[in-house]
Amino acid sequence: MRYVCVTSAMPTEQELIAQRLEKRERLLAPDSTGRVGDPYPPRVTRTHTAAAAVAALEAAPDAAIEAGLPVTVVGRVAAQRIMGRAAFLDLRDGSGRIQLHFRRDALADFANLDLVDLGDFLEAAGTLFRTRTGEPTVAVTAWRVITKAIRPMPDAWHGLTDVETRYRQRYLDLLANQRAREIAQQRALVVATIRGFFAERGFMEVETPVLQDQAGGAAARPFVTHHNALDRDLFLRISLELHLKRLLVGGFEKVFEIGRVFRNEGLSYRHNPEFTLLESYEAYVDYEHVARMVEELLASVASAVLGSTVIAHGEHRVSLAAPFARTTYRGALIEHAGIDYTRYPTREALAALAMERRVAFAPDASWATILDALMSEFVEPKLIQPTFIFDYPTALSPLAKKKADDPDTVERFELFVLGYEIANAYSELNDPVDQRARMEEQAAKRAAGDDETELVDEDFLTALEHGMPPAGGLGIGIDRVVQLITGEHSLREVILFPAMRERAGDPPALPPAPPDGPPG
RNA sequence: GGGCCCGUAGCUCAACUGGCAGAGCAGUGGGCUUUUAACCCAUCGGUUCAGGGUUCGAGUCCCUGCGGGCCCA
Repeated sequence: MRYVCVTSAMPTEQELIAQRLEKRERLLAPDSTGRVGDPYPPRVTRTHTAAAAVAALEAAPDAAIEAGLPVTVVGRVAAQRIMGRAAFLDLRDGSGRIQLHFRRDALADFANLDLVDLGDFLEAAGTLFRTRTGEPTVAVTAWRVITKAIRPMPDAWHGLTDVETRYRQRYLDLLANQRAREIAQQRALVVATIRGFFAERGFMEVETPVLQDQAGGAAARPFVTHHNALDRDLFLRISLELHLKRLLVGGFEKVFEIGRVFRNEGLSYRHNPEFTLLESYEAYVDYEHVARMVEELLASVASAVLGSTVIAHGEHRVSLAAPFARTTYRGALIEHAGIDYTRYPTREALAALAMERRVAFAPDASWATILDALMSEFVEPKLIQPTFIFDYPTALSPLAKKKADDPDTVERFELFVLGYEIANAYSELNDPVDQRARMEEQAAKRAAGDDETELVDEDFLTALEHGMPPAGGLGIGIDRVVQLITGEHSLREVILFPAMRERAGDPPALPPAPPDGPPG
């Protein structure tokens, strides 16, 4: 006997597993008629989903039901109500639920129901009828186990509420909680709608490298990895920007990418080290054009997913109907904090102001970083309804084009909703001389200790030197949009498998396999 | 990075001011042929997150660590 033979009841988790393993063995053994059941068959039969079976019963005239409507359904056992000579099981599949009715006088293998546990998958053939209480039911004439589960399921009634288990074992969350399934489906719909939106406007979807010689396009620390054959360190991308712009140089006029980027920062309900970024670039338009597109995009996503452009978020009702409110970076700081940053042009002056206003910043923070801290403190939390902030300081935006009449300001906007940054867009900088100067300025800051700056990317500069058309570019954090659309407070709720700290896993259910494995 | 809170059976939760670790579901055995959170009887199940300390006695109090949540930065 390979497993502990369990004759007495000993339901610790290990013992519940041992009981189920024993049932698996018994299913594998020849039955009284000499047949051998395989609890993991390679092929199954299904004529109806649960929902289709219910629909078929509802659509059928009484005479047809009387004559017998044959169906074969498959799914997972969600509930068992076993009486002496009859049993009701609820079977759940991707479409819904259907009830199965087993009768001892109709089934030679009725006793094998003893080998079925909650969570097992069954195939059941029979005819449709309604019970006294009107429940659509399959009167089972033949059935078998098609997957034996050897670990117990979460409580069918109370479900699974432990947040940590919900994140670490999301499959259990999805099984137990309707809301978890809804969020995943809404996320899929958000992404599909965005793809459709860009496709409809003639954008081409592309894929650019995740592994890069140097990670640029954003202010963030990258992950480092190693290429063995080249014996060289590579970086995981932190944005999509610099490669998508190369495609504009190459002649494509409208491109976008939806891809995972990686930023080496902490874990929290607002940050996941990998997240999904959308970036789009369109030649021959400016950031004003992009702003109008963003309005249309968010409104169409909300309409597609929710059927409305109004979203309930706690006490707030957010309207994503265009047009969104507009202000400027300088104007917003003046309005919400009474600070005109142009009057604090040096790091020392701005640092003094920040200290006076009790805004924290790192000792080695640059002028731009301190300004950003003031913005985060005084302005961003107030931007509940969608609000565009236009015209950022050049020092904060090394990849954006300067305003013609003001070299200290760039043609850039960010969109804020519920205090969160949702979108970031520029009239893209395409002057290779200016771009080189701005990257060198960033590199100098890095040399001074700031490790969240752009690098001088010679390969990218070479591309720009060949000529990139004037263009409007956009970045949108997809996870944030999903959060906004679903009304979820935590990023971890909208990411199926959020990053978690290491923790000891479940002990294995089985001992290690013996050395005589299956033939290769 | 800082503050607060949480960690008890497979799941959901109790356990007063420090005094024998409990219940429901799931499991096991029995009864029950239209139930549906099926029901009835019986029964099994614990490294109370880990380690240390205080105490006659710790799930409970103290310290450290691990993991998670919330708030702040």
